[in-house]
Amino acid sequence: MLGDLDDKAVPLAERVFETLLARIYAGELAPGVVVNEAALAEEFQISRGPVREAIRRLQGIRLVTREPYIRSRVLSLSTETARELFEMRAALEGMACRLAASRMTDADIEALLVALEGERQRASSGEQAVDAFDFHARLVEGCQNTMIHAALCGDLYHLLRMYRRKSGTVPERKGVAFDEHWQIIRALRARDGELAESLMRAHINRACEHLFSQLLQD
Amino acid sequence: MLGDLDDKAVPLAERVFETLLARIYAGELAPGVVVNEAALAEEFQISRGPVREAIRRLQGIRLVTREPYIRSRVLSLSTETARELFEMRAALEGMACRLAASRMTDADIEALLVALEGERQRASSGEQAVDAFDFHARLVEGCQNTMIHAALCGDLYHLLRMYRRKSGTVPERKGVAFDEHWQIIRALRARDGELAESLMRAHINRACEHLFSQLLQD
DNA sequence: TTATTTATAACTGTTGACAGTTTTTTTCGC
DNA sequence: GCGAAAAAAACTGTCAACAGTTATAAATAA
Repeated sequence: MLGDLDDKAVPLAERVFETLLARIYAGELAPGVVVNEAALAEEFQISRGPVREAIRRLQGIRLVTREPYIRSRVLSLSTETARELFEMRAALEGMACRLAASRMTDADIEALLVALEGERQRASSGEQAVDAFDFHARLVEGCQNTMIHAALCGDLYHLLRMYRRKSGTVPERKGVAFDEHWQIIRALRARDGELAESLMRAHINRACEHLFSQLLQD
Repeated sequence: MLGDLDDKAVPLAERVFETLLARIYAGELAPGVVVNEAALAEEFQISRGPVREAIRRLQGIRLVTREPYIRSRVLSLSTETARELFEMRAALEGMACRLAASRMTDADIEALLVALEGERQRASSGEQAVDAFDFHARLVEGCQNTMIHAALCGDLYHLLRMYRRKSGTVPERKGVAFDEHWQIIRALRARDGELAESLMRAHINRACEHLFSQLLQD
């Protein structure tokens, strides 16, 4: 139940954190549900300490709300928060793109292009395959800024996944996304950071609008 | 020693967190110094639990390093990290500016202008007064994005303060900063988000270069 | 002396019990 | 019944002791 590695070296709190994160992703811990220290401790057959610590980490990355003495709950997703999330992504991924345009090596860019082409073929041949985030992740790595990378692939990505889950599985925007990704790569090859940034922003804005159209169907 | 409020309602961990943060700011807990749970617990005359929790929060916002079973240390400041910090600020404050240009009310903008003018006069009349961050903080509030606000005024600001401390007290860039701030406000009044964003980015870049010139004197 | 091994000390991880606060249930008056 | 006050339950905050790991000091051999 708890990632039954006997790795004594991996603290319990760490494993509990991963487990709870997975449950939130899986929807078992749905938005708004209370997170109970004692109950989880008993379920995992451990003391409350590590559980408490894991919950505090979740609170740290804003996936769980908190006020002293008040039961914690999994973050409930408002459209307002979604708007903020996408604005922040636009800012950070846009900058990441701009920086990547001057910092990625030619080889890195070619590799990205090859990976994108491979994914397009896999998608058209029916395989569901990995989701499109891989493109974004590789781009963000290319910007050589570990703070921006940590923010986007950490906190913000956790949130994004929750919204994706809420609005049903990844919908049919793949074809369009491929084109937009392709355009961004072209800007990178031209070493045009300005253009790459604005393309990425536009790309994210469209993804945002798409998510909203899904969300508002409820 | 521990913010001697008898507020039973404020958990110990919270107060310890604030205290440690203040010590890091004050330089008592200098970069690279080990943070010892047991020693702090004894000093504060409390058990290790709350201290541990506070340290974990500091680790969460990257002010303290961590690996299992290895003593934690206050983050040591590299010029590399400083570069990343300013790149991230440029991305987020730039976007905040752009959003603020369309979201702040006329009254908000006028109030900001008045505050800036007041600060200019106070500065010229000799008072050291509050530091220039107030301008940035009010602008970020104006963007109506609590996530961006939390990032800039939380984690990133903590880091920025550590670097400011390292490079000595705020040096003589005030005059220039006023002009740059003034220009940004003009862009806001014109509701020109594009311009406001690029002005803010330039402003931050100059501040970055200035900090570097201070840092490299060592 | 210097390097390596062994033993000691110091620190982090974990636990179970107790104290304080909040939420829920029960009781009481109307 | 219905709403307010009181009691009980459930949960979070705090503590002190123990277990496991890492760092430091002592001891040994070259």
